[in-house]
Amino acid sequence: MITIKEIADLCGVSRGTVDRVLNNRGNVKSEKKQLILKVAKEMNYSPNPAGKALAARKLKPTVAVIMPSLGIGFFDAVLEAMKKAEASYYLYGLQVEWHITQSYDVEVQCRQLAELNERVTAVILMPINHERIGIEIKRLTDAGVFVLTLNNDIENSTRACYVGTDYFNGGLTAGALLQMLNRHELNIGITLGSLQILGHAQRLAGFRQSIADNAQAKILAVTEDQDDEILSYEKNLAMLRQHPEINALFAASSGGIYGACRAVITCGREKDISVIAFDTLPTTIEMMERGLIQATIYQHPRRQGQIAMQIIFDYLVNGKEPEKELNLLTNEIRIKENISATADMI
Amino acid sequence: MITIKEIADLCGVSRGTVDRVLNNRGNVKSEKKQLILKVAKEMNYSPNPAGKALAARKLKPTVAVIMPSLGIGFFDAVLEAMKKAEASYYLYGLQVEWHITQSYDVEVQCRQLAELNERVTAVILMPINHERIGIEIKRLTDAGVFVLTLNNDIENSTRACYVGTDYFNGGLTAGALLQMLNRHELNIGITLGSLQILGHAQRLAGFRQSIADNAQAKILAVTEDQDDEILSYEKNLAMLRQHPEINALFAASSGGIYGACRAVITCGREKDISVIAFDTLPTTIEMMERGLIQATIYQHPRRQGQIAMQIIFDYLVNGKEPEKELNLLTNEIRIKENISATADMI
DNA sequence: TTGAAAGCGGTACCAT
DNA sequence: ATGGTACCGCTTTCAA
Repeated sequence: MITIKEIADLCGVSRGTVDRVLNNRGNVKSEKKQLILKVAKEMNYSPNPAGKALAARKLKPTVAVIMPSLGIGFFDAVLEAMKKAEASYYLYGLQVEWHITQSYDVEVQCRQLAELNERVTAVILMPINHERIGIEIKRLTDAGVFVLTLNNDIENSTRACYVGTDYFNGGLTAGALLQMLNRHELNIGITLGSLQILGHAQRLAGFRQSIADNAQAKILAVTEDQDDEILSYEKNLAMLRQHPEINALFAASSGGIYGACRAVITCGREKDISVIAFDTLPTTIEMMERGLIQATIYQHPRRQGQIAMQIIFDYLVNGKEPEKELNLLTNEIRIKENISATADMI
Repeated sequence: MITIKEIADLCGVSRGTVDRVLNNRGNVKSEKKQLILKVAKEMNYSPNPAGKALAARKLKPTVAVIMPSLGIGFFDAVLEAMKKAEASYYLYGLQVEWHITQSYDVEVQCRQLAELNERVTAVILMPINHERIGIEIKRLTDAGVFVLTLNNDIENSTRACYVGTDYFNGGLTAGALLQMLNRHELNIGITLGSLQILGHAQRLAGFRQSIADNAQAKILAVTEDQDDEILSYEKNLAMLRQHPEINALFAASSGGIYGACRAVITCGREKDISVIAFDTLPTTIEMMERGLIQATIYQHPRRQGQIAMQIIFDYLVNGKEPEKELNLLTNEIRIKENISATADMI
């Protein structure tokens, strides 16, 4: 555990000079610089995060959280974990600006990114997958802002890192599980939020791959429910009536699972349709207890929020670069026996 | 974000006095004490962890890790995560003393606990469930040492907290899953490490409960394999030969799963026996790819190690009491599609 | 180009 | 019983 002071002593210079070299602030004679760098490397210097954190207070490090997800159950859990992290990081002087909106609207998100307070040095963003958002991200990163995408990524952007799940794998896992649980002919109906949402499209692709080699399984219809329970209810009702031979439902939506289940019940098909869903909203758990949903894919919502905040904290307060660009959480399988809401609080 | 200095100014005393009050070091006149406590409460004072961490360096906070688990695959992952945490906490001056042994021996563990360096202020312990260990823990906690039990708990002890899984629920989940995946008559063989290990006994109890209401399912034999692959191979071979009607295997052992699978293969029963296992050792994954193991229960080994170290760090370095006494991780279900070793590194 | 010093929040020790 | 001060490691500012 070598410190800046020790390096300074070893090199016969002052702490200020060492600091200037290690943080590339210039104004140091080249030979001193080389010596300092050499010693620092040899001694395996790594700054003490506590010292950094204490000094960082004066800079009022600020992160903006931008999420177009107000009221969607899954994201409420993500947000809750982030708020909890905020409280503990508050003691270090980390400031959080919340921009939580309901609209999944490119225009709105562009404006949010464009109008950021200039004290903001980091952004946690659930991005809309659109070229214009990519341009705004580029502008921010060029200005030195640390941008982290959460839950959904955006293609070809300059963001520093991503925290979320592998959606393709989520679909693949759900599909494999559906077939393991139902070893008979499968006539599948699918409901998902929107194919415009990158993650949902990837889920569908993963699911398709999982049934590709199974001659007994086929997809009869795909419904887009816009993550809206009421719309989901209506559209799934229509789908089930149009395809009475459906005996399995892949509910890959973020906000339309309950509506889809209610549609199954309304049709009187509760006993002969198997449902695989995503996430563990209270209504989803209710439908699992009832036996309608066989299993659900858990995506660690709280952990997603927690990891995102921690990466920002480490970067802004402790001056630590993120270890990985892609922080992918595992898609877990939950049945009613291992839903365990309390354990997920960790 | 009020500080000690600000409280001191508000109360017209020095920082030292405030510090004495807030940390119960005595030697403060009662009226001043009351005033300081009142102001601290009103201003919602909470110490800055960075300041604490910086000051804690001088005390050389030291934790001892005692685990009788050398060479058991599952615990290697726990240890690996702890070593990684050690590296990052090292920068704060946290010292870790490792006591990793192979013997699951009460005598050895008692001696390890009795002979701890007196600079050790915290212990992470994978305890043997024996009265004598409880007595040693009591002695340590009385002396002010923070004791955390990891992966297995010990009954009626004075340890500060536990990090691990709910074994009963693990058995329950495994049992429910086995029945969901195999909707026919189930003649079940069970292999587990030892009924002397609290967790394994609890797993079995959970499993029994899961099949209690299923007239089609019954347990034909329970084998204790001592978490040893070779012994497991031999004993499972004997079990399978004695009970040729076994068509499902509950492999609840920590170190005998591969041996049990090999026994199934040797018997030529690979096609007609379904196996549910625990953890994701390389050999277990191999048997999943092969189709012999249908699913496995994942117990977050890395996360267990990580959380244990973090609780110790927060306590010793940041002076933060643990939030919860029981830190239970969820039993996750993994099939070959969502094994994803890389994601679990987070 | 460089050094010296103050300050971030908390703790510990010495002097009174 | 209380205040003052030095120190933990790092950053920043000011003076030279």
